Amino acid sequence: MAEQDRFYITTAIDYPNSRPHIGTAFEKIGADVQARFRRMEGASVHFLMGNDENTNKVTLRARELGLEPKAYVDDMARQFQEVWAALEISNDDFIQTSEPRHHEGCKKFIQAVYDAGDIYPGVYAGHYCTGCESFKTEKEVAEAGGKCPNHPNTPLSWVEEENYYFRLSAFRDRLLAYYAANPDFIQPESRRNEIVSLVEGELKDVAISRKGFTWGIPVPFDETQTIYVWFDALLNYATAAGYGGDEERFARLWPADVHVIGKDITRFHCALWPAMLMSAGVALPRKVFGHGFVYRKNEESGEVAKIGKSMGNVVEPMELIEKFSAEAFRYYFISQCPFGGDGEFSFERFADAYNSGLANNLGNLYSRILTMCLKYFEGDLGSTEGIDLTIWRRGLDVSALTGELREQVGAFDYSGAMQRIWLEVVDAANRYIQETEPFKLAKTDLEATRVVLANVADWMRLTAILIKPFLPRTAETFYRAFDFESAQPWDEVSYGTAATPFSGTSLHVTAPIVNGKPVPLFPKVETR
RNA sequence: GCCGGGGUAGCUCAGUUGGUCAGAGCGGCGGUCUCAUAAUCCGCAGGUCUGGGGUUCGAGUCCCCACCCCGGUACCA
Repeated sequence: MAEQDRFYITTAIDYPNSRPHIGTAFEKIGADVQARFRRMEGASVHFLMGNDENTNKVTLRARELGLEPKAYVDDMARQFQEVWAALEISNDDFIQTSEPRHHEGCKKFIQAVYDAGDIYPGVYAGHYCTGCESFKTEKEVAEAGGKCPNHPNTPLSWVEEENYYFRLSAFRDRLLAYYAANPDFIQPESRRNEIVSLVEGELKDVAISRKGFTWGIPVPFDETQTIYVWFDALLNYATAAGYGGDEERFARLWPADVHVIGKDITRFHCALWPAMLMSAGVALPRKVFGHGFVYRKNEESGEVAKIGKSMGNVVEPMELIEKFSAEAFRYYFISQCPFGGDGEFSFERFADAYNSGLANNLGNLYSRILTMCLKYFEGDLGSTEGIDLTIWRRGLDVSALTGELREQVGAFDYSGAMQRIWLEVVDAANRYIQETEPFKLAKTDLEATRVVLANVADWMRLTAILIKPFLPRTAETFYRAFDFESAQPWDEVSYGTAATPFSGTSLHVTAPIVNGKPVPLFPKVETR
């Protein structure tokens, strides 16, 4: 396979301490859109997600529930994947870091770094909480007022322990050179600036192992230690691709084209991770995209806050999926929350966006078009011969538009792309119908009506293709509303050829019809 | 403290190198149509572009000062 045809994309792996909330889902959807888009562009996409299980919190939580750690993480992994499946996330693989393939790869990797001379024994000192059985960061302790945030009644102790350090400081110049040579490595720009100035400052070596744990990955050159979470967590991208187990697969997939992560962990991905790879002699990923966060806006107080268990403002994806739909969920976060920046969620905003964007525009348009086709032509528009299917576009240059949308989507500007599709394409169809008035034409000139409806049918084809990466279900429903597949299979559509009108010889309504009417795609909801 | 990003219509935000840049969407108000999910379409927003000073023929758009908000400031996936 040609190098430019493959595309390996990953998301951050999640702590299975609690079920995923809408913020976690935001990241997966953002990565999923990219994966779906690249597939449409003809790339052989490999899309990885997973859970980060080698943390001490897992053992504590499992103990609370009376479970073995492995049984606990397996059950959580199942729950996470249920949510991802419900959201139509199209990942090809899901790694649990408790899996043997990950353990083996990690051991091989850390040994390689050790052999390269970048690991040395040292002493780690910090605030230790016996409740958590782990060290607390200065920041955590400071924010909790000198206590452990999870165990405020358990006094912290200052503990020093012997463990292993990674010589991160030695990679400063090489990292800066890499950033300079690859200006797009860190996206968006603001994140890049942060990292560059951070690394330009001072890089300290980091402790990469802990003593006295049984859950986790043993350090191969010192079995009394386990590999510390980040070092191990970052490696999932490589081990899932076959590092240390399936070298043929690894050679085929690596390096990753983009790591999609939260802005809070860009440092690990942009400094520590590349340094680790340099040390082990493994190629570096091509890009790291640090997306923004979704904040929760309280309907009553209007206050905006970070989403978290301790805030008591967690919203689970399933709640919205059941109340609306998975497509509605995707629509909201993709169109209303700029991926590179932060977004805001409230039930009110969600419902407003749903009603205006999906029910009143896209969904209603679907209904009115199909109804007219059924009413005036019994669903059979007949031959398309001699009909210009681009009349509806008028001033709209679809080729130019799709070209620009490709740029936007490829650069993760989803909300911008969605806005353009709605403003320039969806609105154009409503206006076209309004101006040509096929519902009046049908009384006097059936042939003219047929031309108009064939045009809006082709609008439906185009729209289906444009929204395919974002709203895969709706897109397919649109495409299958008419027999567009007679000209081009759904699996083969792309932005590159979307501007070319339907090339089939006839058009028929093939959408599901109940009681003589099309099924409403997005039933309107009451807001207050 | 230091570094970085911001403060534009009720809300969410666009506004390239200074001169139709005072805009879009949503909400609201008025009107139209009837194919449609009381949807669509058309018209209406007169906001000191946070405040003050400066550069300029001319500044949300550049400079300075002030106030406010948000990130980062390393062992927080």
